[in-house]
Amino acid sequence: MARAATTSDVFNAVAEPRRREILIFLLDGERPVTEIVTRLRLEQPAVSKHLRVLRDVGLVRVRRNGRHKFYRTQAEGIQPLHEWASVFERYWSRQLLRVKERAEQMARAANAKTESN
Amino acid sequence: MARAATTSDVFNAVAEPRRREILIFLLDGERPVTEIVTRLRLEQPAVSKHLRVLRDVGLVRVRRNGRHKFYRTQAEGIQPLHEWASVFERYWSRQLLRVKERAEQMARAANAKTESN
DNA sequence: TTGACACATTCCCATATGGGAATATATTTT
DNA sequence: AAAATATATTCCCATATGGGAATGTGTCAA
Repeated sequence: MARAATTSDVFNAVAEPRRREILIFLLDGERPVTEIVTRLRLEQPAVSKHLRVLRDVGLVRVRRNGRHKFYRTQAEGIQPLHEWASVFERYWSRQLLRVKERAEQMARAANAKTESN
Repeated sequence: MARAATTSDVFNAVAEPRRREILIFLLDGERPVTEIVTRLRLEQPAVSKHLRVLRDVGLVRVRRNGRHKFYRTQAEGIQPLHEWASVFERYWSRQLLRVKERAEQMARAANAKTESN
């Protein structure tokens, strides 16, 4: 078995850096493909392919207007990713707390020593 | 150019479902490789390979004890992913707000109509 | 020293990739 | 209808993958 398809889920779709750029770019409002091409300095076919992947996993929406197609980010699609990452949050904050407490304890110890001198 | 290496960043490392399982499993404390193998029902070489990728991107730490190696999740490594996903949060909550407001407005309208009858 | 055990690495393979070039499709303009 | 514009798809290719099987390496026990 090879690697999972980029369209298999949000995690795989977002693994590609260009697609992450596109998602950020399309976050504030819909944009035609041409604009993505010029702003992100990618080839048009490349952009279309990335948009295809993003569409397949529900991370962008399209609206057609004449010969233009306006894409925009479907932010809700990122939720599974965010929720999964959130599970780890309490663990790293717990770690940060430990580091902080240790630092404070060392500070107190240093203080006490200074005062006793 | 082919797809980016799984070790190129956290996004790529976490694109693989088995690796996500391993990270969750190793979140509550260090475990020897054998335990990962039996609990997640994977072949031992597969687990070692996944752990290698996770180590390379700083998502797990190892401690050796005799012939055992104890792995545990390095939760901080998920931060970049979490922060990136957080950018989208306000957008989908904004969308949810719109949906909610529309629902309430419709409810009020339905109410008014009922009262006028 | 010789096994036995715990892990890691290597080799092979089917598969999916992303880029580039070329081509196809849809729509508007002339 | 023909040309132009906007976007999508197809084909080719170098590359990385994840699984399986086999093998390598390090450590402990007899």
